[in-house]
Amino acid sequence: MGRGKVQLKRIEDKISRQVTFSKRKGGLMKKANELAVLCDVEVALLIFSDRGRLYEFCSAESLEEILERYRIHVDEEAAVCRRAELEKQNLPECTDLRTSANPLQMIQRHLDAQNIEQKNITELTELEKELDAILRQTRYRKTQLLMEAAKAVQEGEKQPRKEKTFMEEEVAEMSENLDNHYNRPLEPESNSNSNDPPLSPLQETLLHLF
Amino acid sequence: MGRGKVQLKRIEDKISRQVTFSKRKGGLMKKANELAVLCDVEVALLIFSDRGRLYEFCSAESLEEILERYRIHVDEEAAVCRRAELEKQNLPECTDLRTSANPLQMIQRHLDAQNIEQKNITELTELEKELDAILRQTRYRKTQLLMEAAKAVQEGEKQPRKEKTFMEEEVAEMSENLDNHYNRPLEPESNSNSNDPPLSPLQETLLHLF
DNA sequence: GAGCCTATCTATAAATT
DNA sequence: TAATTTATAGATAGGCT
Repeated sequence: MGRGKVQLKRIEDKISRQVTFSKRKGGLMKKANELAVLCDVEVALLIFSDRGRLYEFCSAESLEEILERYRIHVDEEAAVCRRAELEKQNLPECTDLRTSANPLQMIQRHLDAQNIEQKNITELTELEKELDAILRQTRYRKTQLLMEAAKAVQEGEKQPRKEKTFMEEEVAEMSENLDNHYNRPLEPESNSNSNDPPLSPLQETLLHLF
Repeated sequence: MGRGKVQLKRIEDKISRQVTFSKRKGGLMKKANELAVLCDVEVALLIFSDRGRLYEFCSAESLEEILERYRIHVDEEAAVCRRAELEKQNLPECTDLRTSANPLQMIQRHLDAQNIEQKNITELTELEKELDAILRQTRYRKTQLLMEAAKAVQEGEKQPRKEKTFMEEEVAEMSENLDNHYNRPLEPESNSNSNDPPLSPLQETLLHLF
């Protein structure tokens, strides 16, 4: 586009590379937003500039939401072949962690084993997979609890006043932490769906969770 | 573009929404690749179609690589305010997990505590953060080990032949697992940098790791 | 659905202020 | 250094196969 045909290779001139980056980044984010809106799909876009600065766009409430969806997607595809793989290797302790009653027991086995510094690559890979699964379950459980708390608060459930207040405080606190965690400043052209109706703080909290 | 000006809202006709999705998805991925190449930056793009199918582009060796970079970026920004937050709440057990000598000890405390089902939201949030940090450390340690193994294999280190063979096997096995894990089929238009010089299996393994 | 066509709209490279 | 302008390359909507 523009005055000359573009060669698909790194722009060597630093200035024009920077200018092109700025322009095309804006264009790409605009297009990503258009795709999301026109076709009603979920889009996430991450860009790290050469100086390590992060620019992001996402069509959902939070990028974490889409990344978690991605992770679940990958998990589901990997789960079958992973389990087959491990059964082939005759490792009977491999169970579906997502349905396990007590995830902390999953870690216990590894605590009984040697220090992490002495583990080999295969063992570390197993540890990694289990930790990842447990982490996801922890997040899921947290969501459930927050949902319950939210429901209780909104419905004015008949419970001791003191307990109810505690839940409200906890939810509000979560909201603050999450804001710090996820809502980093975006580029001006980030198209952050500012025409949506405003959400209640509670809705916001729940939607931002993952 | 095209025969009529486009309105930025969901295309109601299902057929043309699908057609537009297919066309624009290709266009967006092409532009993402152009931005990455021209400006020498890292780009990741995730799209979930309305039927839940995943399409992805990334400029790096693997999407996981960029997602891990994102996670580290978020962590670094959150770390300071998180530690301040926790100190404010007078929780002395909060230390920098990334420099801790033995990450398994981090989990031990939580094992001594109640079952995960009985934890409250705040406790679960703490558990989540620690698991996340431990997971990252596990991955880091695994990378280190792989690097060592790779170096040993490539330099033909003077060590018992048996041990060396074991390492080679382990690295090759990792490579297989990672291929299953990460290299899902992409769209034909995914621009997967096919003009790069081929990597050795070992390089491939290391680059795919995260 | 996947391609091809082409009129038209958009993005943007280079120039300019 | 950033905003604005302009000429042109590129993307794509709608039609057709």
